[in-house]
Amino acid sequence: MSAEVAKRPGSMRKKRTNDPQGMRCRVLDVAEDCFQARGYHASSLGDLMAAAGVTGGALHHHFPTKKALALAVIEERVAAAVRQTWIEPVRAAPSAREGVRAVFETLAAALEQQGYVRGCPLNNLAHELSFADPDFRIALADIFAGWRRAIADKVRADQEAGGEGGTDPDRFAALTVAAYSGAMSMAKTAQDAGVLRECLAGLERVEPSPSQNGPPARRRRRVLRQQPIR
Amino acid sequence: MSAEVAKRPGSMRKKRTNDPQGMRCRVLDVAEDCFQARGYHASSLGDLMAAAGVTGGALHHHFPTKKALALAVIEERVAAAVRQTWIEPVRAAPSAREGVRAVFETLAAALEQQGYVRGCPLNNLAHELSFADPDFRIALADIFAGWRRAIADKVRADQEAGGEGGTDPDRFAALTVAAYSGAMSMAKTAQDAGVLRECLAGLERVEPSPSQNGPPARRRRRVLRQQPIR
DNA sequence: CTAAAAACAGGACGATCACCCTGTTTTGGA
DNA sequence: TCCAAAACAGGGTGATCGTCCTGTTTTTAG
Repeated sequence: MSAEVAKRPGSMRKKRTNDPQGMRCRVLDVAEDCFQARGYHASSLGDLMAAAGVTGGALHHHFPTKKALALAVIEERVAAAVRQTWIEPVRAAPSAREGVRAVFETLAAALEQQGYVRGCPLNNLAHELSFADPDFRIALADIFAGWRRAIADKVRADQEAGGEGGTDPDRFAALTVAAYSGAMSMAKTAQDAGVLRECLAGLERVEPSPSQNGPPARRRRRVLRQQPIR
Repeated sequence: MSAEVAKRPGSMRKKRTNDPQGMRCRVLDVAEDCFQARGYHASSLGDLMAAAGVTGGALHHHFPTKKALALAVIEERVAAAVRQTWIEPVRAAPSAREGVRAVFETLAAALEQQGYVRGCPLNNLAHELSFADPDFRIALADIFAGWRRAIADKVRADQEAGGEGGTDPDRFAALTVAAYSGAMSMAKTAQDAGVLRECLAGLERVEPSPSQNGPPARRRRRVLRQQPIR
């Protein structure tokens, strides 16, 4: 592929500067990228070493096995990606629904101008690794759980602040994460981000809640439509 | 794993009975199972040969390459699984919404008593293969498209029959497929099918449409219940 | 300054893996 | 009946992969 990627400029011959953090980070960068693009099993350590400009010895020093490397990618990079792409924007949004909408639209727009769809980092690895290996599975499940919890907590916060009617927080969170994950799966397979917008449109019509809510409201006033049974 | 799987009883030594269809089917069975459980790249042809009781020559005769085998699994088995699990039940249901609900509940119940969650066959392969290889991608995208089309067509049929208000058929189909795919992804990662029920509950609150909506059953007798369109 | 530990280099090794090739047996049509 | 093609058997091969091992260089602690 691209000839020289890194290798540190190191002016002249000889002399080496140890930079364990930097090297570890470079390996993680390349591994994250390669695992997303080709998958875990289809990425060889030789590819990664070449792409990162790292020798076998160095790689083995920081990550004893390929599995350890992937686990680090999941726990450090994938978890961070979900946090930064989903959790923080939703927390910062004026409401859960608005946050979800903003994330969907931001992502869709980014993918459309990117020209290709690589899929959701979490789901990509989850599908390939979660059933075969318990360690991978648990690490990935934790990320899913944190993602859902963040959305559900936001709904609860909205409710305590007066907004958002009887929406079940956990149910809304599960559906949101599922809809996004599935939409990304389709977008990746079709190489078209349009389905993200379709799913968002559908999501926004979920249980518009008995209280406020602009144009698409009205009705929903019957007698006792939903018992507090939950 | 399990010692002897097949190998044809063949009473005594000598004598062979050619059964190209049967052998092809056995290979496909094993490949489908193995690809779902371990993934494409993690399944070696040696594993498949041993599990199916097939020699290298026979395997190579029916499927020249591993990719050809996977393509056959996708086009014949995965497509059939989606047809049988989703498309036919939804078509046969009294309405799109009821069909979707029935499929979700059937699947959730089956997974719960199965004890483990292997994930959606289509999504499993789509995540691992669709971005890296165009041939795989197109084959998988076609299945997704057929799945969505079947649901959308059912909604349209409901509308022409008088039921189902202003629900956008394509939007509803996209959200349904996405929610199911994503829910299965989470269920597989958490090894818990409960999230399927949560997502179904959320899905059923999508755009209940300006017309009817109440206890989920009853009704459906109106004037022209089901046109002979079939 | 010195010694030990950490960081890195680079090659070797055994184990697969997917594919191919050369035979042998079975089958169906002429 | 005969023969060509299909169906199947089974071993071989080159490539590749993940891991490990032996050195060398840099950093750090005392």
